[in-house]
Amino acid sequence: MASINDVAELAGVSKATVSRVLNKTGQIRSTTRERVDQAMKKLNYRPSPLAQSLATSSSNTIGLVVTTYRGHFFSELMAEVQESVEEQDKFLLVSRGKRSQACERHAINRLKDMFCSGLILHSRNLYDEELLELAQDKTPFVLLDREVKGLEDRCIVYEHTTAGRIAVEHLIEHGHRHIACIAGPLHRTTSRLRYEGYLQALHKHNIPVQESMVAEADYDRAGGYQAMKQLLDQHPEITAVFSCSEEMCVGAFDLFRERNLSVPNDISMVSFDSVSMCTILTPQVTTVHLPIKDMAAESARVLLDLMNHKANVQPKRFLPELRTRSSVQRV
Amino acid sequence: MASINDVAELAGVSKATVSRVLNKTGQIRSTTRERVDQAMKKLNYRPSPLAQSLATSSSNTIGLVVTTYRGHFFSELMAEVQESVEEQDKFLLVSRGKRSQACERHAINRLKDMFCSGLILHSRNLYDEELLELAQDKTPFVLLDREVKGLEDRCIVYEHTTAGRIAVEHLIEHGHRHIACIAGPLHRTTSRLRYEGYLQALHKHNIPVQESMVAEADYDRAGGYQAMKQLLDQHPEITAVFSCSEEMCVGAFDLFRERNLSVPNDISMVSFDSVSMCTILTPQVTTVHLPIKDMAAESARVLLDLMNHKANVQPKRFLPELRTRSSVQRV
DNA sequence: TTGTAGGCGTTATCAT
DNA sequence: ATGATAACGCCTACAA
Repeated sequence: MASINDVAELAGVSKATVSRVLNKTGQIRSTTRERVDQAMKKLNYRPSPLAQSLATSSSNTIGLVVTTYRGHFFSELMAEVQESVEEQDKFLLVSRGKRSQACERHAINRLKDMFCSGLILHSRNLYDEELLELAQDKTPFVLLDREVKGLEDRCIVYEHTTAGRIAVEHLIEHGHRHIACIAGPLHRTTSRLRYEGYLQALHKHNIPVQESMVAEADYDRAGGYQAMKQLLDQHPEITAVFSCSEEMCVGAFDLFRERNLSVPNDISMVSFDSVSMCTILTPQVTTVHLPIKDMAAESARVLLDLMNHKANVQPKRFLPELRTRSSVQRV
Repeated sequence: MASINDVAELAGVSKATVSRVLNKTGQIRSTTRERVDQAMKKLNYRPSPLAQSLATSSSNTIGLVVTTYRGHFFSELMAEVQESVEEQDKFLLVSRGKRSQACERHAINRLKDMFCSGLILHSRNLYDEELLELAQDKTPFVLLDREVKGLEDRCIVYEHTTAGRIAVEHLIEHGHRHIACIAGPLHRTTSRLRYEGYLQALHKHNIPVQESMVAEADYDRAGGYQAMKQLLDQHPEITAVFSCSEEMCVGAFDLFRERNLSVPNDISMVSFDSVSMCTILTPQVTTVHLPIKDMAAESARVLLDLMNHKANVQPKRFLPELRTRSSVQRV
């Protein structure tokens, strides 16, 4: 790879001059600029982003940390962020934090050490305190789908609890009393919030809560299938189910198919969704929608504003929305 | 951020020594090592990967370039690569090439310039020659789902044409003669190959090919819906459809639902798939499977072998496999 | 308008 | 066993 020295030599100037034409800084005679440009072209020169970053403690790169690549949810998230970031001529680097604190920290540090000029974090494992600490550094960041007090201007939040409540109340309004819940891993905040919504709805309508009407699964199809099986075996009286993710909903339907159970005749269903997977099912299922695309776009917007030191970047709060389809029947 | 100098100073040694304990190179008195370790801990020192790369022209990073983040296909691909790469304690950086040559080249160059020690490319836009040229550089890379002659040892290939042929022959064997094709963008190689398979099957069985029985779409759900509509409006005699992607298949089903058409009674369907989206549909649809997970894992394996200069890394060739389900009826 | 030189945080080669 | 010191490729005062 040709370096700035090679270019300087070929053009018969100093590397300072080359650097100047590269960064369009200072005044340069047009004839020299010409010569330098020629040389760069001839040598197929590309400045080393590494050296540049090292020298300037900066880069035109933005980092995105997700918890997993798996699932349609994250594709949408990444795609949207990429597009937003691209518009600003920034380069997006994405990395994964996995399910452990250590990995998440590692990914973030790595990106910071590469002088990413901003970070978008879908962080699930780091504690609030660590995030608060991170906010002391100069690298700006936003938190996607997470609420940390003290960092309100960097949090893109969605009201999971409200969402859960709305979903379950919809079922209740249709006369259901035996409502099961397929929950995500309850040690995760968002899962727990959705579950809280379920509880709130039941309480509000004086329906007793039974712990065995709740089954935890890992947000995936297989888990949804297992959870549904367990639920149904234990509680044949169930008339409705609230699923906390679309994949789990698909899994539940796998069981319905197997047992020849009909939705909504035998059982009603409301599910969370964010990428319309629930509309592939037959019948299409009623959902509370989590607008991941919009949230991703908003996170990019907020980050960019933060980076440009715009004042008052108040992130928008995202509210749940019920999308009524054909999976709920009055009982 | 504390630098190696700070550590050296605090420990009362030279930075050369710090570097040595960092890289476990050379001999160091255990007491000094101790002091250095203490200092590093105390300062919360992290070596700068940038400076390291600049100094060594290397890094423990692997780059992955995909054409888009959108779609379940790519999630699986990325997730799988991440896991394979992680096992080798490498850090994975992923970037996107978009749909233009320029973007793809940009992403690759960027990653190369960051001294990624290896690259996995899902390249669709670069010409063979450019790839051949790229192979001259020292950064090793593999090509995922692409075949370039001269680079056989770096290509993870899938037989798209065979796959298409198998799918369509399955339909033919069930008595179908009026078989439509929902194709991907035909300027893209893999789309074209699948389409070739369709043609081969028809020719082989002496079924005349009608151009208007083929509709192009952009591999997505909306496109599949539109294509199916156009096809059906123009050719009511169609009894079977071959879809070149699962998303498009879902789109076709959207139309079926709208028109109250029943699969497989009114129409039979065979589709490509790679992430089992076709099993969410009712009825579950028969598919030719593209094992993207396995291919991704294989690409990581081959790359790692390449990087370790293992001889004879002959990549495995992936063959299509028909997964019979309930969407095809004898006519 | 252009060149010189020091610095960014490492590694690596010589010395000692 | 450890310390100087010159790279690595670039930027940026400061000089000229």
